[in-house]
Amino acid sequence: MATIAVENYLKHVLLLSEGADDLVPMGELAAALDVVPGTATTMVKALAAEGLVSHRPRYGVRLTAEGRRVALGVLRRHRLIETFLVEVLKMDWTEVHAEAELLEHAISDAVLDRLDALLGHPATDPHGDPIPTRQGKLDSQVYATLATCVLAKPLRIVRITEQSGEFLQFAEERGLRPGASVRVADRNLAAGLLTLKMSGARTVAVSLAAAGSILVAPAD
Amino acid sequence: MATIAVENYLKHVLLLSEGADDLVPMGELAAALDVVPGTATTMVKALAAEGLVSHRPRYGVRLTAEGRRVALGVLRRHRLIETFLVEVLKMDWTEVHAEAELLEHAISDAVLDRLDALLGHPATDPHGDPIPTRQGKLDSQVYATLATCVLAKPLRIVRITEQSGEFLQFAEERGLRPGASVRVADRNLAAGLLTLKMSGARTVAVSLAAAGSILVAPAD
DNA sequence: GGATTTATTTTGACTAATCAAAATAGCGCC
DNA sequence: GGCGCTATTTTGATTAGTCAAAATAAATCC
Ligand SMILES: [Mn+2]
Ligand SMILES: [Mn+2]
Ligand SMILES: [Mn+2]
Ligand SMILES: [Mn+2]
Repeated sequence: MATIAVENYLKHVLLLSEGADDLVPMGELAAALDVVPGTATTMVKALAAEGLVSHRPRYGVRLTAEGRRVALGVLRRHRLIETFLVEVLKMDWTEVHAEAELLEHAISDAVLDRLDALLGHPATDPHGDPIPTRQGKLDSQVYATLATCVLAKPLRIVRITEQSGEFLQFAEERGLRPGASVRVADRNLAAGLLTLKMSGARTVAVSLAAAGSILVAPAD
Repeated sequence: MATIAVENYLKHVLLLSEGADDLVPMGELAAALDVVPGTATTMVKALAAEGLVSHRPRYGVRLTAEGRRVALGVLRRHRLIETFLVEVLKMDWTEVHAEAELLEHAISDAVLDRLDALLGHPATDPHGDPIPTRQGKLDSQVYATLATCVLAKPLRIVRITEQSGEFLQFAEERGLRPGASVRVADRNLAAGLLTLKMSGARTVAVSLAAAGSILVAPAD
């Protein structure tokens, strides 16, 4: 059985290799897991011996097919649990990530299937993150971000990729949540600042960094 | 923070000291936790150093006030989770114990409070086991068992103390679940066998050992 | 009361996961 | 083409939890 630590390593390798299906550098993995780099190296070598990742020393890690299978399972649990906490227990979508971080390692397939059915087999979690299917399919649709999208056109927020509670509260207070309508009125690269128009003519200022973690699609 | 192992040790000391508030012998604790006796000794000495139990070497363990507080928290989580799994997710009451065994260590107070409210602050779990309150009160009402109660009188099953899935399925198949009506038609100590009359004149045979883990109250 | 049985404790060893700090290997730079 | 910066790996040590097997204490039995 995969231990909690193993599950966390695999999940983070998966998350860090999103988009760039390149090797994940050790330093990034260590930072994501909040361990020192040496610890990550040791662990990754063990995972490689188990056949869960392949390790190019000095360059980085990548999931094997088996490692990816395990990681997708963890991610599915994580995101279904977040959805449950918001939809059924009515918790705040800005605070459920930390809860799911622990529960994702404790919930069985039997319970997960019931949860999934109760929620009506949702495709995304409260942050707009796609939920892997039971068969291990993960929607990898690419969206523009507020940092890269066209100006002035009406858009819909589809996903917020940053997970930290403070960030999400900042976003929530400004109406920046999945499903919300938004328009980029101005984007000043030099100043690193964007001006957004929300529904109801509300004006909101966000940093370029923040804008990069807010994914949008054309409002149709 | 208490680790998962620490929480399990404390919870089992609590369960094994139910009724007899005597010392819990090491052997019993080790067996309940499925570890060798030496492991239990080592761990108990560490818990004693933390002030969570008091250890009389060669005689047994007892919870301190602080250890009891922690143990009651774990037990509350366990029993509320079982109730949730049955009431909300419609799982079988004979299989939820194993699920709760893991989840009890992963759920936060914030989530637990929501669950408790959703369930309407239940007093007992699906097995009839009392749920400790948030303030740490545990109902300790003493009931007769089918092994010790009066013969012939109409009774109501209030609680089944044995947790194993096989046992509970055996009970379920015979209608022996909390709330059910029952009468002890015959009890033969020498043969170790009881004959029960269930509602609808159904006759059921159970061993004396099984009868001892089925608690009853007069039907009123 | 001494020998035997049984429960408990001790000892020595192991695994998983981690950190601090020293060693090393790529890489860009002049 | 060597020098130094930076990321990574190695080394040595630590903590939590466990087991196997030897040692010991308590209870039991003539
Ligand atoms: Mn996690
Ligand atoms: Mn999410
Ligand atoms: Mn447990
Ligand atoms: Mn129960």
